[in-house]
Amino acid sequence: MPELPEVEIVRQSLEVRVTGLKIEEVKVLTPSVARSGEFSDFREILLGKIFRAFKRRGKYLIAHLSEGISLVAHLRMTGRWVYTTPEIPVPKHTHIIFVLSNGAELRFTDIRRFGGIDIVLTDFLPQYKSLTKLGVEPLSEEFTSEYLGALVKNKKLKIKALILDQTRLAGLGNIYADEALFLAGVNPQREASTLREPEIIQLHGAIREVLEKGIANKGTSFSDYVDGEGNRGQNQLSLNVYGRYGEHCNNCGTTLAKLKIGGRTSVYCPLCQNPE
DNA sequence: CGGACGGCCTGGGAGC
DNA sequence: TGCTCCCAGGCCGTCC
Repeated sequence: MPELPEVEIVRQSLEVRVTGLKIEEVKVLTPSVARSGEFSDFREILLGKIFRAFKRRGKYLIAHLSEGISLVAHLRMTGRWVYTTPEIPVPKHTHIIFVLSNGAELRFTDIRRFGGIDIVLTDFLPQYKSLTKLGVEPLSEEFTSEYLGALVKNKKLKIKALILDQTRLAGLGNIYADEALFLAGVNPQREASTLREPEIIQLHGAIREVLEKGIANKGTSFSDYVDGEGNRGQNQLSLNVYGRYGEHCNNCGTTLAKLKIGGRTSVYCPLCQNPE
């Protein structure tokens, strides 16, 4: 499932491959995924536009086009943006194909159709609802341990739920949240307000570390994720807890446990991540 | 108003 | 072998 590192890797590959190319044709195979908003026709508004830049905010991928038009996309669980050539067969569940001026194609595929592409005026992006609600970028300078300390202060909700909340911290999903908590030695069901200062400092460092490592490893391809050129990442090979329920802790050998927090499975080490 | 929870959606795996 | 059921979880809308 694409989280901050995966979206960042896709962004980087599209930036290299697609920037400067013109949209010669748009094939909308699944109209519900191509959301034109206030514009009447998805295809028509995009014809002839040029990809100028690829940005990321949290888990959102944002493409700036010429003439003040932007695309806002979210990969959700199974979304893929792949730059490829027309000779490569179009995979099942492909919803939108951009035919580019160099003859290549940019395809949006999403098995579960949770994701989609919105057309937004570039000037309107700062007010665009799904983006304005997002919290701090965890890899920005703004996100300090003091900032995390302020986030957890007086919060009764569980620390796992807090770091997954995109309005507080934008970019962590279930994989990197579990990994960061393990690395920090913090139990996922701890009430946020009970974290002591050393734990806050540990968790802050761990969040940045797991995200940076995820990017360095070109993303986690646990199930569906591939980068902008269809390649799998390597980070799944270095996960400590996610997807390892019942296996042994890499640190102490204890059998890893799991529980549900906010509807999501959390895997953790009952010894290294003490509930106190 | 913060937090919990169901709905969206399909493929894969477990169980029978 | 093939059927059914459940699980995976990011975000949004609804409800308390």
